Amino acid sequence: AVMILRSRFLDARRKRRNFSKQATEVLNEYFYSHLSNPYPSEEAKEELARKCGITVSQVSNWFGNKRIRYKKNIGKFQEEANLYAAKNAQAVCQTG
Amino acid sequence: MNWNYSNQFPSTSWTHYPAQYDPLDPVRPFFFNGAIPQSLMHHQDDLGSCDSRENKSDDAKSLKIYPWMRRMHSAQQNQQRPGNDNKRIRTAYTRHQTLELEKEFHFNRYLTRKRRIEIATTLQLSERQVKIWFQNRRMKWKKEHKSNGKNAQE
DNA sequence: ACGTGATTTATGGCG
DNA sequence: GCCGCCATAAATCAC
Repeated sequence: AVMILRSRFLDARRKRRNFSKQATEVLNEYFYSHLSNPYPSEEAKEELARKCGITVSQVSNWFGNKRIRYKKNIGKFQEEANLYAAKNAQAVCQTG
Repeated sequence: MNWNYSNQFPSTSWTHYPAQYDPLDPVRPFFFNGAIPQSLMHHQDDLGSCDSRENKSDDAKSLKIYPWMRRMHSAQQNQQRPGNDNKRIRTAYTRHQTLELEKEFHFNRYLTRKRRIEIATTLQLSERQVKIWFQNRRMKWKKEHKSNGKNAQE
């Protein structure tokens, strides 16, 4: 009984912290450069997790939240989308 | 509320879509409940070939509506009345229900058919709900114990 | 108040 | 055929 109460009141939501700006940057870059299908494979999740310094679970949470919130209000994310689109185009120009 | 945009769609300010087009239901979140407005189908032709397994950064243009953006499994009971939006209902189990389920899970992580019926009856849940609760609980347990299988918590 | 990361109900595919 | 695992959707919680 004690542990149930503990799980109810001491779950991870209590000590939530935002991800670092760089981590969010990396995740957004992936999201917007795969906007047609923003479902990273397990390996891609692992790599993103490494790059961001978070767990694979957290990467999954992030993409789940991002997808649902993006499609719930596409307009709200247009500015962000254009930003990362431009960023990505720049990267493409450099490599190509 | 049916979201048919078969006719016109303001291409100039479509970012403010919800406030203008859904005054009866401001909470109703999704833009595209299955149908993609014609005015927004810029490049729907290459949807099938966009695989994203091979090609990185295939689509940096944005402003396209892809299939994953459609709404899935909404509550489809009554979609006639305007007051009854088809927002999916997610019942929050009561403390008592959760407590009992948790107790049972502690006893054993898998349920026999008989036990499932008993629990469903006493907790006023469907068999399906009980089954799914246990499935989700198993997943949670797995997640909690995946990295530290040895370190006990209690 | 709102943004955001995490958790809780619920679905569907596949084995 | 049902049942469990799994990834995920959608709603909601909690900071």
